Amino acid sequence: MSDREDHLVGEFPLIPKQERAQLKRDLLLKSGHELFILKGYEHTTAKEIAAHAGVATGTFYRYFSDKRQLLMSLLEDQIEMLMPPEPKWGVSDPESTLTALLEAYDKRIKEMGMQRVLPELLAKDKEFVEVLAAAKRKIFTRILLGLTMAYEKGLTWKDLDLNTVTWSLMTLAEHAPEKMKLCGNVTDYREVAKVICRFVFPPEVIKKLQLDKSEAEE
Amino acid sequence: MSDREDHLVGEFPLIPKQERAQLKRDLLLKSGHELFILKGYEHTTAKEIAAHAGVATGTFYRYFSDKRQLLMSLLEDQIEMLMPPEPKWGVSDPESTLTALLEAYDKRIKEMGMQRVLPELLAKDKEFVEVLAAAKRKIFTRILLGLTMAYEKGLTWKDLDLNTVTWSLMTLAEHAPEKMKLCGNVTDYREVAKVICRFVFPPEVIKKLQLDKSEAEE
Amino acid sequence: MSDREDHLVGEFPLIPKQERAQLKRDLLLKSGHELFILKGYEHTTAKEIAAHAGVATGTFYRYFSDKRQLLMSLLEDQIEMLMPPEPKWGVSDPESTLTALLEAYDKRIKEMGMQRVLPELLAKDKEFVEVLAAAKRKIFTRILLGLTMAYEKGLTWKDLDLNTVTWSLMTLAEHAPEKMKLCGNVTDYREVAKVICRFVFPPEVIKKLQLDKSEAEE
Amino acid sequence: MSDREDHLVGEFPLIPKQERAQLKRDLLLKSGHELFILKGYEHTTAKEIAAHAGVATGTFYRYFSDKRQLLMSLLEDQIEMLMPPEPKWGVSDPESTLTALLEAYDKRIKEMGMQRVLPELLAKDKEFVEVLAAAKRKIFTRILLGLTMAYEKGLTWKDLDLNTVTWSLMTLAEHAPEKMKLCGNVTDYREVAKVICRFVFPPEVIKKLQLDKSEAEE
DNA sequence: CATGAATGAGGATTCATTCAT
DNA sequence: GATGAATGAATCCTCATTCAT
Repeated sequence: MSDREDHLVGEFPLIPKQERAQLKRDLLLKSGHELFILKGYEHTTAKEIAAHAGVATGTFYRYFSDKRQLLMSLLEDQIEMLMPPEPKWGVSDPESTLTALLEAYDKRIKEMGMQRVLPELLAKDKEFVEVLAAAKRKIFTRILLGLTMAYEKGLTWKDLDLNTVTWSLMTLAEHAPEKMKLCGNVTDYREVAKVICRFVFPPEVIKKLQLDKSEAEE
Repeated sequence: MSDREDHLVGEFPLIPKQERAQLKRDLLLKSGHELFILKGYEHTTAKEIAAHAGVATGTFYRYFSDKRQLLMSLLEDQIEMLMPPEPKWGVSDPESTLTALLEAYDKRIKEMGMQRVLPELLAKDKEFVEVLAAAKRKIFTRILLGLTMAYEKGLTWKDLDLNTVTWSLMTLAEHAPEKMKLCGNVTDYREVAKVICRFVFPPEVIKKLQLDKSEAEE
Repeated sequence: MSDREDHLVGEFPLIPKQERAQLKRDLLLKSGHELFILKGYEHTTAKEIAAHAGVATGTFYRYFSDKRQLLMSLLEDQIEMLMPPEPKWGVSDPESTLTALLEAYDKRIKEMGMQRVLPELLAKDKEFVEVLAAAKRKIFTRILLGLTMAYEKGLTWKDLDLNTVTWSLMTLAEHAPEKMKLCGNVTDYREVAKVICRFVFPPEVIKKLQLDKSEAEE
Repeated sequence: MSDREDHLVGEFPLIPKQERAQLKRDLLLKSGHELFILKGYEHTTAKEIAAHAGVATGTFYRYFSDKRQLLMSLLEDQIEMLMPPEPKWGVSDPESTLTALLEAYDKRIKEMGMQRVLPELLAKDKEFVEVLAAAKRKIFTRILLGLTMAYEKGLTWKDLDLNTVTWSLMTLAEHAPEKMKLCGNVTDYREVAKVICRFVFPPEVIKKLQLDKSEAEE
C-alpha cells in the first residue's frame, strides 16, 4: 500500500511505516519464541510461526533471512536475561539477596522458556554455542569480580578457588528451576541461597553480615 | 555346506549368526551414538547411521524400528552411567572421596558423550523425560539416604534442607565437566569437591574427618 | 499492487486466485485419472501425477492429502456416471430405448475409463467398496421400482424374480463394453438390448409395445 | 542336508526329493493364493508368503523367479476353473442344468477367491490380460458351439445374435456371486438360471424341454 | 538346497525457501 | 511491502531380490 493511497483514503497515518514493520517483526519473534518453547526448534515450521503471527509465510522471510536468524535474534534480545544476575556481596544479608536474585532469575527464565530450546541447538550450531559461551563468560567475569572484591575484604573462604565458587554459583542458579522435578514441586529459593552462601562465606561472616543488616534495619 | 567342507575351510571365520547380528546391532548403536554426539539427534538420519556403520539403510530397520528406538536402546545401556555416583560419607576425607567420584563420573560421561544429546530430547520426548527423571530420582534417593545418615551422626549442617543439599550436589556433579568452558581448560575436581563439602559439612566436621583419616593412615 | 497498475496491465491475464487453484486441482485430478487408467492405481505415484500435471510433488499435497483422497475425489465426481442409467419401460419400443441407454452409458464409461481402476480397489478398500455399493443400490432401487410398475401393468414375466431381473439388467449394462474383447471389436448394443428385453418382457409384450410405437409414429 | 546324512540317521527317505520340492512349491502357491486374496497382490510381500508357507524368504526364489511368476502359476492352475463351465443344452430341463452349473461355478470361485486379485492386475499386466482373455475366448467358443448346435436344432431364439447370447450368459454366470451385495444375502442361482433361459430359449422350447424331462423321469 | 540377513532403489510425505501476483 | 502457492530436496521407511553361510 503506497503513502499516496493512505492519504487518499483520508486516514492519518497512525502508525509510522517503520513502527508497523517493527511491530510485525516483534510479533514474529514472539510467535517463534512461543512455538519453539512449545514444540522445539526443529519441530516448528516457518509457516507455523508466520500463521501464529497472523502474517503470510513469505512475510516471515522479509523480516528474517531464515528460521535460524529468528532464533538468533531471539537470543540477542534475551541472552542477557538467561544469565544469572550478578549478586551484590557484603551489602546486606547475603542469603536474602541471593534468594531474591534466584527468584528473579527463575521468573525471567519462565517468561522466556528459551532454555528448553537451547539444548537442541547446542548440539549442532557452533556459532550459537559461541554466542552463548561469550555471554556466560561475561556474567562469569562480573560475578568473579564481585567475589574477588569480597575476598579482598576477607568475606569469603580463604581456601576455595574463586573460579570454582563462581562457576558453582552460576550452575546452581541456572539449574534451580529444574530442582522441583527431583525434590517435590516447590523450588525453595531460600534453601538454594543458603547452600550457595555456605560455599561463598564462612559461617562467621554470614553471622556478621546478618547482624549488620539487622542493625541497619533498626 | 557339508561337515567335510567345514573342516577344509576351518572354523576360524565362522562367527555364530547370533553373535554377528549382535555385532552389527552394536555397530549401529555405536554409529548412532557417535553421530548423535557429533551432529545432534535431530540432524542425524537413519541413513547416515547405517552408512557410518557400513551397512545399508534397510539393515538399520532390521535392528531398530526407528531412530528413536536406537536412542532408547542407547539410553537403557547408559542411563545408569549418566547418573552421578553415590558418595560414601564419613568414611574418610570427604573432599578426596568426592574428588575421586567426580573424576570417575566425568570420565564415564566423556566416554559416552551422551549428555550432549540428552538435553535436546528433554525438550520434546515425554517418555524419555520420564525415564530420565526416574533414574535421577533413584540416585537422588540414594544420596539423600546417605546424607540423612550423616545428618543423624551430626556430621552435616543442622540448618540446611537435605533435599536441597542433595540436589545441589547432584547438579554440580552433573555439570562439572562443562566447567572448563567457563574457567579455562582444566576442570579441577578437587576444587569442586571442596565447594560441595562446604555446603554438606560444617568446617569443624571437615577438619575432624580429615584428622581421622590422617591418623588412620599413620 | 495498486488499482492504477491493474488498469495498466489490463485484466486479461488475471485469473482469480481461487479459480486458478481450482484449475490446478482439476489438472491434478485429470492427471490422476489418466495415469490410474494407464498404469493402475497402485502403480501410479503421487510424484508422477504431479509431474504429469506439470507441477511439483509438493503441490500435489497442497490439494490432496494423499493418492487415495485424489481417487475418492474422482469418484465423488464420477460415481453417478458409473452407474447404469435408469430405463423407462412401456413408453415406446423397449429395445430401442435400452439400446440408446446402453450406448450412452458406454460413452460415459469410455470418457471416464474409471471402471478400469475400480476393480483394483474393490479388493482392498472397504470404505470405497461401501461408497460404490451404496451408489449401486440406489440405481438398483430405481430400476426395480420401474420394473415393479411394469409388472403391475402386466408387462413383465410373471414368473421371474424382479430382483434378479434388475440385477441381470445392471450387470449386462455394466459389462457390455467389455463384450468386444470376446466377440470381435464391435459392441452391438442393440443385440444386448434384445437379450435384456427377452428376460424382462414376454414375447407378446414386446410385440405389442413395438406395435404401439409404430402406430404412434404414424 | 545330504542324502548320506539321511541314511546315517537311519530313516527311510520317506518322500522322494522331487516330491518334497513339489510339496514346498505347492505350499508356496497355497500361501500366495491365500494372502493375495486376503490382502491383495501388491500388499502381499514375498517374505510373508514364505513365512506363511513355513520356509525362508530365499526359498521362495528357488521355486519362483519372482512374485509375479507365482501369481502366473496360480493362474495357470486355476484359470480354467475361473471360467464359467459349459452347459449342455437340450438334454434335460435347462433351468435346472444351469442352476447346477452356476452353483458349481460359484463354489469354485469361492474356493479360489482369485477373482478378487485379478482386477488389480488387469490394469497393468498386459501378458496377464492376454492369458486371461485367451482362456475366456476358449470357453466362449465352447459355449458358442453348444448354442449353435442348439440353434440348428431350432431350440434357441431365431432372432438373437448367438455371440451376444453367449457373452450375456458368461457375464451373468461370472458375476452371479456379486449379486448378493445388491439383492440381499442369498444368491438364488435358480432365478439367475431362469433369467438366462429366457434369452436362450423361447418359452415354448422351455416348456417342451421340461416336459421331455418329466417324461424321461417317469 | 535352505536360510534369512543384507541390500538399496523407490515410494510417500514434509517443509524451508522462493517468487509471481 | 504482503501474500501464499509452488518448489523440490531431503527424510523416513518398505520390500523385491540377492547371496554368503
